[in-house]
Amino acid sequence: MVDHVLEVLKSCSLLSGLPEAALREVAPLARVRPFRANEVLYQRGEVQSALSVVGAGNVRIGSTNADGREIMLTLFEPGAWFGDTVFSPGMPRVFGATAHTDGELVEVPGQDYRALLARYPEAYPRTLDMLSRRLWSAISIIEDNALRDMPGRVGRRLLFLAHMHDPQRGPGPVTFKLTREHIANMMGMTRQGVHGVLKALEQRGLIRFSYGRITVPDPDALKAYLDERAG
Amino acid sequence: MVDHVLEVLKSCSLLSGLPEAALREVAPLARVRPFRANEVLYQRGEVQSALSVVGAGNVRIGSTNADGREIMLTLFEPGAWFGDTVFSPGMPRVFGATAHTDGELVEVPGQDYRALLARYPEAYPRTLDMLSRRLWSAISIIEDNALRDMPGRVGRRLLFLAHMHDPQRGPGPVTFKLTREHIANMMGMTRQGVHGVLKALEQRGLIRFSYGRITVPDPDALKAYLDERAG
DNA sequence: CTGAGACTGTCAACGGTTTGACAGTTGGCG
DNA sequence: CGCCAACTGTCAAACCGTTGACAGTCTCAG
Repeated sequence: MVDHVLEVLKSCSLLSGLPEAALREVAPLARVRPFRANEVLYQRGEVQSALSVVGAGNVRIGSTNADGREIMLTLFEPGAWFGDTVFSPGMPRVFGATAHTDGELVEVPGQDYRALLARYPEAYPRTLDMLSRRLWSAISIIEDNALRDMPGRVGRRLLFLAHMHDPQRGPGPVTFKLTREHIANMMGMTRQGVHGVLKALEQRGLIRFSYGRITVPDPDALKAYLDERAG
Repeated sequence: MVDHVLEVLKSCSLLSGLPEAALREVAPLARVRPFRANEVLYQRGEVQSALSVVGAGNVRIGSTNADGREIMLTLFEPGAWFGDTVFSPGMPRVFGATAHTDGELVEVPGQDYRALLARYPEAYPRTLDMLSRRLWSAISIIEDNALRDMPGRVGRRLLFLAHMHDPQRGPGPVTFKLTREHIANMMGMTRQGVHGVLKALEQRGLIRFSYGRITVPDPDALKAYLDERAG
C-alpha cells in the first residue's frame, strides 16, 4: 500500500525535487482516495488544504457558476498534481475538481507537505519552477483568448492538452476522451460553435474525431498550421 | 543610492519574507533602471533572467502578436514585481513589459536572487504563497472571460486593477490612467465595444470617465452590482 | 442484443461585436 | 497661445457565434 503511494508520488513532477528518502517519509501520511467518473472531488471554496496527485484516471479542473454553467480549465492525467492552496494555507480553493473517469487520488495533507519542504529546502527551487510554469500556462491561455479567433483558440487548447497528456512530446498521435460539450465548456463556447471549428480542422486533416473522442494525429502539423494562421 | 534601492525592495511583497539583513545583501547587486513612458522594458522571448521591482511609475505587462495587435494583461504599480523567469532560469519570457508612465525599475539579477533565497530558506514559503496567488489571479481572469458577458468582464477587470492598485482595499475611489483602447487590449475587445460597456456602467453611477482616465468611485458598489448580475 | 440515455449534426432566426469611417474633443508641446 | 497628435463618440453594415429545436447516432449496462 505504502509502496503504491510511493510510486504515485515519484511520478509527480512537483515532487521530483525531493529525494526518495523524503517521499518515504510522507508516503505513510498520504491518503489514497479512489473515485468514480463524474464524482465531485473538491468544490470551489473549500478551505482545507491538501496536495493531490492523480494516481490513475483523469480529473477535470474547473468551476461552476450559479447558473449551473461550468467552465473547465484543464484535464489532468496520472502524475499531475493540483491543490494550489497548499502554498497559501487558509485560502479557499479557487477551482473545483471532478472525476472525468474512474481512478484514484493520492492526497498529502497540506501541513505535512509544507513541513516536508521545510525539512528538505533543496526542493524549493524545483517547486517554484513548477508553480511558475503553471502560471505561464494560465497566462498563455489568457493571451490566446484575447488575441485569437475561435479556430485559433480551440486549436491551441488542444495542443496544450496534448502537451499535458504527454510532456515528453513524442511526435505521435494523441487522443482525448472529450465530448464537444467539454471543449465548449473549456473555451466558453457552445457545443454548436465547437462543432463548426472541429469540422473545419478535420477537413484540413489536422484532427479526427468520433463519438466522445478527439484525435490529433500530428500535433506538430497542427501547431505549424496555427502559427502560420495568426502571428 | 543603495538606501533607495533598499526602500524599493522593502516595498515589494514578494521579498517581504526576507529579513532586512538579506535585502541589504542584495541591494548593492541591484540595478536601478529609469524609464520613460512607452519605452519597451522587456520583450517576449528574452532569456535573461532578472527579478524586476517597480520603484516608481506604472508598467504595462503583456505581449504583441505579429499583426501588431497588443494584449495587455495587467498594469503594475510601484512595489509590484515581475519577471517570473527568475524561477525557471533559462526559459524565455512569456510576456513583455512596457513603461506606461515615466518611472524606474529596480532589477535584481536572477542568480543573485536565487542565491539569496538559498541562503535564507525561511523565505521560501512566502515566495510560494505570492506565486500561488498570482496563479489564482490568472485563473480568475480565465474564468471571467469564459463565463461572463462583456460588461461582466470589463467590470471585473476594473475591480482587479483596483485591487492591484491598492491591495489594502481602502473603500475610497480609484482612478486609472487608461484609454479605452488600453482596456480594449486588455479584454480582447474593440475600442467601440468598450465604449458601450463603460457608458452603461456610467449610467448606473458605478464608474466615471474622462479623457484618458477612468474612476471607480466605490469599488464595493461595483462588485455588488456585478455579483448580483451574474452568479 | 436491446433499450435508454448520452452524444451528435444541422438549421434558421436572432443578437451582439466588430469593421470602417468621420467629425469632434482634449491635452501637451513648442 | 495655438497647433498637432492622441483620444473620443457615434453610426450603419457586415459578420460571426449563439439560441433553440429536432432527429439521428452511438455506447454501455442490463
